[in-house]
Amino acid sequence: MVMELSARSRQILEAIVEDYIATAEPVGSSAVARRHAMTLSSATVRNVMANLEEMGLLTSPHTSAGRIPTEKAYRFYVDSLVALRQVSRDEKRQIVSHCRQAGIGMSGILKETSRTLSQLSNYMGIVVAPSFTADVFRHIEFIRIGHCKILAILVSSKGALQNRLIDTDDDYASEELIRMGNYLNERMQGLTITQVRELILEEMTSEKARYDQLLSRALKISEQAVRVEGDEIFVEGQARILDQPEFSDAGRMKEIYQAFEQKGLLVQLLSRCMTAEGVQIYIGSETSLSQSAGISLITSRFVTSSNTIGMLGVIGPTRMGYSSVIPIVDYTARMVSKLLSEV
Amino acid sequence: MVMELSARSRQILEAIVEDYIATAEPVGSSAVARRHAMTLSSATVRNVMANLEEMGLLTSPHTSAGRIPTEKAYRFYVDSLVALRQVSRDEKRQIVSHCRQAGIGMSGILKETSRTLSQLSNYMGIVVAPSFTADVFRHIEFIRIGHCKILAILVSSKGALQNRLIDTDDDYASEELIRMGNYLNERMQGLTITQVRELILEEMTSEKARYDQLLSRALKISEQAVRVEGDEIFVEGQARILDQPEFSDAGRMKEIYQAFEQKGLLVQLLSRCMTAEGVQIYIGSETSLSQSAGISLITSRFVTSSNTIGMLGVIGPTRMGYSSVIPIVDYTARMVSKLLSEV
DNA sequence: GTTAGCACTCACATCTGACGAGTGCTATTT
DNA sequence: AAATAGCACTCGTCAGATGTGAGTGCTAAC
Repeated sequence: MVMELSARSRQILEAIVEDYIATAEPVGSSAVARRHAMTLSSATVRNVMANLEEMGLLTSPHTSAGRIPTEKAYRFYVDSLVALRQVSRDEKRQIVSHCRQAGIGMSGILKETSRTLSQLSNYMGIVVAPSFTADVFRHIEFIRIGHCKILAILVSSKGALQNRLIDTDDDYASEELIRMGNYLNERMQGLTITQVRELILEEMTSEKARYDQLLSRALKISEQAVRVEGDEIFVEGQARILDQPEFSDAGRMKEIYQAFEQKGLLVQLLSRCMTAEGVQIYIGSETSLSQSAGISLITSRFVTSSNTIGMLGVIGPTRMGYSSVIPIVDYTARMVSKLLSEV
Repeated sequence: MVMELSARSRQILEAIVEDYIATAEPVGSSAVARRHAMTLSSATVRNVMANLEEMGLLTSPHTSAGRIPTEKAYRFYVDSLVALRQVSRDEKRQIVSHCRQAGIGMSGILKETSRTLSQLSNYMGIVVAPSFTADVFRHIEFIRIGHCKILAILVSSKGALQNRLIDTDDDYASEELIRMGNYLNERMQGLTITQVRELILEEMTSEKARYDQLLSRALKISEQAVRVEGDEIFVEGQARILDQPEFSDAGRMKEIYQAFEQKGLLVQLLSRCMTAEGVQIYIGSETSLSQSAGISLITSRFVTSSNTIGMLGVIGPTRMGYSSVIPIVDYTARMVSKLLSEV
């Protein structure tokens, strides 16, 4: 939406948003005039503020209080006003060193990342590990590694792989396993992992499988191999939400916590952002969390060496320090991508 | 501690504890007399209550309020008064069916269990997956499964195993891997997994490893193989804490959440309970959580098919529904043990 | 030993009025 | 015409005053 606002109005709006972000108190006309050393009197500011209110950018909680920004105002602020801070040397150091100290496993790195995000932003850090259920199936292989023990290796078209140790009831000969692999590799070409799984489940109940013992056993093992564990998701710093004065009352908070306990909800929320590159910002109702009143979300995606995509970001109040959090999220996403592609 | 209390005093104490658990309000003498249909007047009850207060079992928040039980009273209640409820048919059904629907992986089962615990108790459910770092090392084996890809299988004396796929810089021949395995199996006999890891790290920096390239490479791979991921811990139902009126103020709650965010703290807390069998109960300061004011913990341990031990339980306010939660925790631990030993 | 009665305490809710931050309007200045 | 000073008005907040009632401890009677 294009806003035609005079330079002065924009400046005042910016001042109000930033003041409110800093203090969480409705800001009055004189505060703006004073704190921003403008050459304007409070009365003038008042007139401008009345305008802004009319345009839906400000509201007053009651007649004799200052004004607070609406979601629309935050949107406008983020889109055209905010002066992004640089990520400080120290913050960069923290991001990188925390990642490194986590050791190898991707889980470790991501977990540490969510903690870092939370620490640097003072809000809630969140990271969703890449999942490859949507990737296209490329190759599966079964390797016998002991009595009744099979290793299944599943490769996606993007090169991501998942391996799984399977205990079976019977012992399988290596040749049989190879035949099984060939069968699957032929049949499942071009499907996504999710589709492969569905197809296998379907065939397991089919007529043919009921009479073909070999097939039936093969399917049973394959099913285990393509079973994908639920999306890994790391949330850190939930307690920091309690620092925010707007959530200091118990009822509000409970809503929010309950919402977040459904991690599925978060995944859903974040996977929406997967498609776009760069930092994405969702303000208040834009998050489409039902209980979202007053919640904002800043995310960016990262990529792994195998080109799978994950999301990381920060959840905080609408009244969030956008100018510093946006660059942090951006930088962190870049660093995580870099780090994961090195592995 | 042996308490000599008349039957009447015990009855009254029980009534007070249960009333307080139900209402979270200080209970007065008349409430006891009325609600428990005793043949006593409130005045008599008052005398008894005065006694109980003297013995350190009750306190009054202020002169003209009812009385509330002290930790000591809860302890006494749990030890000798509480009438444990039966686990209802429906609850049993829920526990079992939730476990089963979670599918195979242990993680899945345990996660679902923590959720069930939370649902049934209406407090916070918590499960710590068994870790085998304390187990004794028995056997390690490296299998080459592809170019620069090795599968390491680590077996503990209790039969628990961990497998890990390792990407290496160089390609290793199968014979070399076998030699490496033999070397380790010989040297590490009788040590715990933790000790094995320490020994390997130590040797990596030793003189010998610096000049013996083969050894150095072997150690590097072994180190990855015995690296154990942090204890898995599942916490569910954190939001339910907010239901408890005693935590409805923001400051209290923040403390608690911050305490729980250090999952390490929880692990430490729970691993203390590992040694004893059966249901363990920690009331208030007995939990030795510094911020524990008003927190109680009911846990029990469970065992897997490989004899490793995990913990599960419920965290709630001291003012917890012991009579129903204790049996639930007990039953759940039994069921999880049974389920995991079937796998 | 039990109970009724009574004076006493104290948290809590409700009311009140003073205060002040902030507004909108209007008349005045630039 | 835009900016400002002045002023009356609104309304939330805070502090003190007051009443209410639940609950107690004590004493005297049963």
